Amino acid sequence: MFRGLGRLGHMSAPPLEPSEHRSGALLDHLARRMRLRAESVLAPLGLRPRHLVALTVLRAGGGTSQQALATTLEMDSTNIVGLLNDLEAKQLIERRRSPQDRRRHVVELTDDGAKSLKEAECALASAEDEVLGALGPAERETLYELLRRAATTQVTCTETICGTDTDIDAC
Amino acid sequence: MFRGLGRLGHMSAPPLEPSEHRSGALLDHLARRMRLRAESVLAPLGLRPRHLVALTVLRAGGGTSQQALATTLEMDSTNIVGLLNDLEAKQLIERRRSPQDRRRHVVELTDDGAKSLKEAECALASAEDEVLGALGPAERETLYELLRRAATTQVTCTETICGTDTDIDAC
DNA sequence: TAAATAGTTGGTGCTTCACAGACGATTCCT
DNA sequence: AGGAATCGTCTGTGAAGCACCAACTATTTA
Repeated sequence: MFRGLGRLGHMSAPPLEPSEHRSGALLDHLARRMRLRAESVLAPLGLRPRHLVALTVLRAGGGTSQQALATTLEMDSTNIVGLLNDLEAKQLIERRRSPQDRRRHVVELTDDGAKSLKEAECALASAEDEVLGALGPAERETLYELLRRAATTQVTCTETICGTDTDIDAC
Repeated sequence: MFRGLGRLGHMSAPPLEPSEHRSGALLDHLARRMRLRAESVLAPLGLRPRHLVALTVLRAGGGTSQQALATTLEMDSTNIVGLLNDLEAKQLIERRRSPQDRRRHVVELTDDGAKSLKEAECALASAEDEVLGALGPAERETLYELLRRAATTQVTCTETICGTDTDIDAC
């Protein structure tokens, strides 16, 4: 049943005052509302929300290998292939063989990809207006910055040993 | 193809400096990462992320009808039934006939439900630590507050006329 | 040379979900 | 009172996402 996700200890932040405010459900809810609208808006561009996520990660992370992508997106490698096929067919990304390790494909955003991503984001403005309507411009920027920082944090634990499974059920 | 979602004008915020930062993709990405962990954590409790979302909305919104729930969750009414059946079977919610309109079911969180929700949120702490590891406690609280405000904004447009369909494709 | 790794392909099965159709109960309109 | 609309429920259907498995090639590493 369990998905075998590496439980990473994250001992950097000692549990000082663990506020009971969990944003998980809210995150889920808002993401759903956003995705519903994004699908409609993105359909004319031949893109799906998932593609946008991949492109966004690609833009932020630069050229990465496919399995690195699979790690950060937390998707199965086999499903990454199809996703990248879509994007490559539209020439939004490029797969180059890595000179260092010719087994690797270095995935990179093309100029078209960057442009297309920008267009898509522009098209998403109205969707975001609906979902984040309660927030002012400055607040949205704050939200964006927080999300960006949380999202671009590498899950470095994938390769490390990470044997600290001290279950903290104190709460 | 289109989902018939009421485009709400939101003319309160004039387009002053529409930052090109779209949080849609980031929201999606983080929600996915969170949900993957939440499923594992919530499984022992017999709950799924969707249930948590419903419970959270219920706690925030008090007793609402099922179709009101369907509106705020933006789910099909028929699927709401099954969702509520699950929660009612666990006695986390209660369906009472509305005295005003006996067709309506007033859905309310039970004490067990509130308790269970709290437990679940507690169990999600570790998951949130992994996903939001890059953010400090204060930042997480800020994030929570922003998400909460965005999420609890009623989509009042459902019933109103909302005839302002001035498509803003300036961008 | 043998083993491990990166990517690809194809296939299977589970789960979610929107949507449609039908039904009983209830309310609203005239 | 009679008819239409609404709320909730049940059932089924079909599409899509996704994890997982197995096999294969190309390449690197021990």
